[in-house]
Amino acid sequence: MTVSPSQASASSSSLEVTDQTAVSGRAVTISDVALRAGVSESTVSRVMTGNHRVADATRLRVESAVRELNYVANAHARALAGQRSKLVAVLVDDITSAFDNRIAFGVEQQAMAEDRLCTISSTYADPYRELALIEMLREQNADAVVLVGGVVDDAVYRERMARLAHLLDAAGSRLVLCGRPSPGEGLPVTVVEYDNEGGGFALVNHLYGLGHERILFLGGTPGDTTAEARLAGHRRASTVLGLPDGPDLVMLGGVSRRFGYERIEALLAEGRLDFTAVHGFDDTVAAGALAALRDAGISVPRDISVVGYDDRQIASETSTLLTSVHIPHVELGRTAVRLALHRADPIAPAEQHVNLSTHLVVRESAQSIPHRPTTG
Amino acid sequence: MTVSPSQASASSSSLEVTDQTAVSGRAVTISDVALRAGVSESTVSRVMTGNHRVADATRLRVESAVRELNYVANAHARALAGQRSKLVAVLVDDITSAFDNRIAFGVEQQAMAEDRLCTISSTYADPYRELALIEMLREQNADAVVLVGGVVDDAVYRERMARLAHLLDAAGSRLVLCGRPSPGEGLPVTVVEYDNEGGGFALVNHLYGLGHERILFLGGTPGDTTAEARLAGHRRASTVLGLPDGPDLVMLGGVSRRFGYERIEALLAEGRLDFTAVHGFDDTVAAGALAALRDAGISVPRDISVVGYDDRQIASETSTLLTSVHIPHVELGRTAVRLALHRADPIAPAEQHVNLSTHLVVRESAQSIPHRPTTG
DNA sequence: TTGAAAGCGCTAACAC
DNA sequence: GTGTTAGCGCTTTCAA
Repeated sequence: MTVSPSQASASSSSLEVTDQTAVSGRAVTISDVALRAGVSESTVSRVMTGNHRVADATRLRVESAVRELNYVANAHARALAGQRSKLVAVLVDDITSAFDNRIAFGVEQQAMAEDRLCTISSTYADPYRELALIEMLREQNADAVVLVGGVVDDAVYRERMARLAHLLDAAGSRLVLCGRPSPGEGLPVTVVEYDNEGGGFALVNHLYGLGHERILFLGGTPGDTTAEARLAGHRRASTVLGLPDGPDLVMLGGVSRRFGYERIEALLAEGRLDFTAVHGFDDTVAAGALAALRDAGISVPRDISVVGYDDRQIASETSTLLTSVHIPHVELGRTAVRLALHRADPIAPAEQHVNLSTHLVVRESAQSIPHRPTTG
Repeated sequence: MTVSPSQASASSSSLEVTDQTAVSGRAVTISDVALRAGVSESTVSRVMTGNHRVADATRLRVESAVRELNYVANAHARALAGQRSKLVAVLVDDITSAFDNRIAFGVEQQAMAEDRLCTISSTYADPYRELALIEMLREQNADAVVLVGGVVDDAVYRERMARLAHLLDAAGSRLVLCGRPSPGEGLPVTVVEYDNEGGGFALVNHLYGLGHERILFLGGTPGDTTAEARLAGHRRASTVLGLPDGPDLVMLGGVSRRFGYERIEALLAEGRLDFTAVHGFDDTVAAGALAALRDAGISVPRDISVVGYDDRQIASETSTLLTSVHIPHVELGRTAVRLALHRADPIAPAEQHVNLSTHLVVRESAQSIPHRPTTG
């Protein structure tokens, strides 16, 4: 069994305080180790990388020198001399969002499993900031750069991604798009999506099975691929099942709890309660809707059913537990890294594409309707 | 005005698709740029770093060559040749926790402002994982390594941190402890704390002002510095104000919503409702307590008051808005980076120490008690 | 199995 | 102002 250098040093250096560490200032280098072990630098290098045969006795001498000096290889020198950089990067809109940080968590887990360092950065959905970050990552020769989250899929997006893909490819990095669409065929890019369309379909189908026919789709950013896909699933189900569909049953425009609350509040104020179920864009919007209904004295799920999307923590903490669609966030992140790092031929710029499935999680917030709510 | 290289390249390379990028494979190097601009590598280097005078005409030639070739400096070569690494790292227990990711967010913001890349990693409070990560960061010559979150402050902790401080110092990195105590005097370490003791005091004082005397402290990990400090503030206030205090009014043992819920549920089942207010270790525990009381038909704040700590998102989303203590999470993260990067003398291993203040945020969940709740 | 030597891409004296 | 030269710490041929 070969063991990577940092694994070796991590496990060999115990947590006890037993150092003969170098004094503050100049760091310990490979030549210090070579000197102490009485071998050449090449031999130390061979022991550290573990990719060459070294006599057992020699190896042991080197290993103790490493331990005694607290030596770690300089990652920059190593990267410069041709090795890869051991760095995986993930760019999210906002690390404090639950959606983003679950995916980042998966990326980080897999990066760690593959003995890579992981950098997580927020772009605030600002293309200039995104580009600035990618420049830095290009400088670092990151192994993989994972971009997370829905986008508006237009020509500008496709061209920007195509350009990034080539730029990163030239620097030896792999671009991974996670939860966003492929920018086109034949690019050196890895795409990991999850099934928004299918989830949207499943929710409507579930509500239909409970007897609902007029279902309000609430929330989402117009044009955003995530919102569009969930809505597309909603619409396909409506068509297949013969449910009414129309502009009055679709309200896009926001993704916040507040948006959900205020829209429902407004509808109630206008007396436009001509639906029996709310299909929230995500759990956050659904939670807002839930609160608005509760505050108006309308019982969920007795009078109105509500469903969400994401299966976030919040779905199991609302007063009425939320029926939702589970997204395999962590698995998305892990898959992104796994695919990017293990391409059949790391040189050939082949495209990779997977679409992870989602599934319905039935809780309390959607039930059959024994009677229509009293609206007036 | 001098502009750093990555700022320069970020702003100069537009978002349009106008590349004559190198083909997949060998990356563009400084000598390619030098060749194209008809100057020496040194001159290109001077333009890139901006720390030497270069004739305007020459600079312009170099800049266009850079743009045309999509050149970015290799960070490893640069770091190796003596520059710092432009990398700031933050290690948290769990990036999906709201507490951790708010602080990480601050670290990231400040790192970006200082033109540094930021890596965020989770340790799951595992010392071995922490050490393994620090080894990797040592390899990377990170400018700063920020450790976040409460710990058990014992001899083992102090020795471990002292060792890390020296190890990182020797590699030219700065260790920053954020929200955890100093491991001792004279170490090359930066400590950024926030006032847990004061916050604990303020909450009890606030409840006292509302007429509460028997206040239950609920939640927290025994031995953890964060829990100990909040409890210490609670106790100091009790002493100063002459309130009852005793083992039956302190229940440590968990930090989850579930813990808060189940303990209150159990107390109710046993009929031990001999307090008028619950001082939650944090908002999560308080939210659990709130839910348990609500489910038992006890009104908050009419019958019982509840307060939390952290001023997390959840505090303003519970059915009864939570009175809490605001922690300046983002500011903590920013301060950590700012201090670490701007030491008076980056060579001298002086200790730095600040303690950011917290403040009370009064919402609805604590009110005066007109009457005792009916327990039987 | 080991050592010597070249070079990765860049910066920083040092000359001119 | 600009070019030349010598490394930074490591890996990796190529010999021995």
